[in-house]
Amino acid sequence: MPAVSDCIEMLDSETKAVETPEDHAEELRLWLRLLTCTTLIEGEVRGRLRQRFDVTLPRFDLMAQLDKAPDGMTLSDVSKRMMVSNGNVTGLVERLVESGHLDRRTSETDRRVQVIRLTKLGRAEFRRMAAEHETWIADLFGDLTPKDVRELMRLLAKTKASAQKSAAARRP
Amino acid sequence: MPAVSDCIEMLDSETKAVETPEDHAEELRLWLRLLTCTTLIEGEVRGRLRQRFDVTLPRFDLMAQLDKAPDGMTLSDVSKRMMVSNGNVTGLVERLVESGHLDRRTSETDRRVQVIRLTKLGRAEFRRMAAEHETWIADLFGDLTPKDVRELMRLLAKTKASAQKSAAARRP
DNA sequence: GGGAAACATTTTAGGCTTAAAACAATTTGG
DNA sequence: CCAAATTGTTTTAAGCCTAAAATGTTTCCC
Repeated sequence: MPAVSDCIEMLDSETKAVETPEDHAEELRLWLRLLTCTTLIEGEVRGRLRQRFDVTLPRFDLMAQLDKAPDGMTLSDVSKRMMVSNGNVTGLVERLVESGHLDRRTSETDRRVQVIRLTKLGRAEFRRMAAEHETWIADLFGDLTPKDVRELMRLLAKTKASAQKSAAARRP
Repeated sequence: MPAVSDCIEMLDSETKAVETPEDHAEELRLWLRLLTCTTLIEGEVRGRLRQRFDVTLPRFDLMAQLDKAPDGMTLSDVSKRMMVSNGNVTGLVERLVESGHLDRRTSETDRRVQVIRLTKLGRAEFRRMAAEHETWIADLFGDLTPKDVRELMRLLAKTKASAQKSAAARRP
């Protein structure tokens, strides 16, 4: 685990002992701020979805994935895209099939695989919600200039790449 | 709710009808990217905390709040700081008192209020975890330059303010 | 062909989370 | 003073979420 050793200043050949551990307070603050922003916005969106459409955020997110895939997706695909566990998806899908928003069938070519799609009802309801959802997001980010948005996109892309690299280094 | 009407171009007095709805795809993409970054890092931290210290992320977060408050905090304070529901904190505290990490007592001046503190054990364990946690964060954000970090801090501060304003406008 | 490995999903056990209702204590404004 | 509003916490019901084990299916490869 290289992170721990990186945390100590290099030895200065013969003369000097170990330096004080490096200060990572800035990164820590950045992480907390990132988390705050996400939690804030997520909570707001969750509340509006519930009040306005009586739907939960995870259900909305799952339908959003399926809306982009007219031919359906496998549960694994959904799980990877949503970055949640497999078992989580199983439960979500169960409830959405129950409520008539999703259609689920076993793949004809591979009987391990379950393919899910939005039903007509599911798609219609999702589109209705998504249109309003988009205005909420626009409003929540409303004080950012187009330049701010571009710059944030760039820096978050870099952040994502950095985190993925660091995460991958731990699981080879 | 001003967001919905803002989504439509203003009427051009007599001559023109309603324009096409504004395109907020950029903000939507930004939101998804923000969410991806947070989920990615959060999942990584959660897994490392569990593997390395057999502790859950919410427990770590709660202890982190208390570590900054030597005189303890009320449950409400914790709830606000962590941006989670009151009932959630009740349960978390229950388990952490049970495991000996937290001390909880009723305020002497206001019998509604519960004040919680880290125990000696709780503080010691938290400090040990926090030191390592900081290196994980530094590693996850490792590819960002100091300038990137500053710039992200600035833009996320702006984002937070924007979202808070938008959220406040909905609940007066 | 057939056993081992890989894969997709479900199940299990436990914990987290929320919104809303209920309860208890304090503060406020007539 | 005292009823009403407010505040702090807990309870409730339902759903979300994870990690790990279990199950069923397919692929690999000898």
